[in-house]
Amino acid sequence: MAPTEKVDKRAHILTVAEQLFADNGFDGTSVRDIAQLANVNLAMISYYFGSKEKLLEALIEDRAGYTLGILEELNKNQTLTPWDKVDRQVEHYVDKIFNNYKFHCIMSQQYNNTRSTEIKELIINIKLRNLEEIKKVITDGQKKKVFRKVDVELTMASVFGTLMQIVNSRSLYCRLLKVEETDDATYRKKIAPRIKTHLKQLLRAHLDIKNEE
Amino acid sequence: MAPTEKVDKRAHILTVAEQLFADNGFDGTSVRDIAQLANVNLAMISYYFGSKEKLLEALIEDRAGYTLGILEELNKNQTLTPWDKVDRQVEHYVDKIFNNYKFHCIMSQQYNNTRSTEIKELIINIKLRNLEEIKKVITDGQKKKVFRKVDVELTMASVFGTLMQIVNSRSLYCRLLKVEETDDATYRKKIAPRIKTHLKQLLRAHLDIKNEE
DNA sequence: CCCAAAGTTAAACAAACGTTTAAATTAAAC
DNA sequence: GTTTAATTTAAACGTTTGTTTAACTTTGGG
Repeated sequence: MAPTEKVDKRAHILTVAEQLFADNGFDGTSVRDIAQLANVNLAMISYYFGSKEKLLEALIEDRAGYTLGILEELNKNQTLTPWDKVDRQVEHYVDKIFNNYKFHCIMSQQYNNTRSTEIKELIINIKLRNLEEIKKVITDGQKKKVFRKVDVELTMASVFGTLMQIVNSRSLYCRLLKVEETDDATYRKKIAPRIKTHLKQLLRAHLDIKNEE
Repeated sequence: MAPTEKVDKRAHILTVAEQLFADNGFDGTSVRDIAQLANVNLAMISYYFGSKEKLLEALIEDRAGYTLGILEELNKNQTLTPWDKVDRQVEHYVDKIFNNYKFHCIMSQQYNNTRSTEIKELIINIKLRNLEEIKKVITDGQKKKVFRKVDVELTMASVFGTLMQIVNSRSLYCRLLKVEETDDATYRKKIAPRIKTHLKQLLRAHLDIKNEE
């Protein structure tokens, strides 16, 4: 085995598991599938993680920390106008979700189907923390009389929902958006800017206090 | 067995399978689970459907036809203004998806995880047909100079995505929207009107030609 | 009443599943 | 160099999986 691979076999298993879980689902992936694709012995998964379910927990915990920090930092910057903050959060969120869309596929699917209460709570808390950070931006803009009165929670659901639609149903939107289905990178390159523009335009109209009814 | 149950055992199996697939996923549900909850012999599922995967196909085909007709009818009504059509489609769509949210959960999850190309194509075609019908309403309003120029496909993704967020991540949004988590009916009663209001408001601002940049 | 078709059953099938074992190998500490 | 711990391995464990079998009961038409 090459020395570069040897460095962290645990991380390598996580990456392989992430891909398989995203493609075939948790129950649709066997530990033998993971072991084979990762080129490790079957027993190593129990050895490192204890069980298949613990492996999923480890995966979620590993990937979850990635986001929150950037969002919080964005909010602390007091010089930005509410509109600037919205634009930047859209930029950041679209990039982030495209970067680990496989993980977000797992989050969506596992949220619904897992029988483990711990995993479900884990996922809910991660999502809630992220949503709270976005919520601050909108309520802040409302206090400053820049944004109108809207349903804040459902506005977040619309932003997040738009994104999840695109990444979760890729080949559907490839056909709908008339983009040929190739690799991840080109899909992202073509779609990500378009989503950013759309979400900014959507939020600008939706939040603008001039559109108050 | 009561004569009412006897009427259509096949339909009963489909209903039970729909619930279990939605709750535990396709791979997370065994044919024995279905047989037990439906109170039928294990072999009856092969007898009626041929296989577990054929059962899923039968379920999708059975549930899919339900929607399209109403959407088409709505579009033919020429007396309605584009705004009326938007409002009515929102009303209809929200109600429809709440009515069979379990089925839509299965559609979302299976779209991503199935290894069967036929099922994937089946789901894509159902969704594309539905989306085409919505698209007509928006492009019609644009032709009549009532709606501004927007990204039509992504606007649909936003509407559909908002809804899927709410029905797919129920207990998350129960907590976020501060609604206690009880049965389906009360959840729907409290949330559905709120979603309708939000989506109409969102689309009104987003589509209005007066907000043209 | 009979008999072929449809429906239903318990039992069995091989394959795949997650996990464990106990022996073998490698690494690190002294 | 020896010893202890960590890593890796092939094999096996007992379940559960989807599906099939072959016998049994029910049904409806002639």
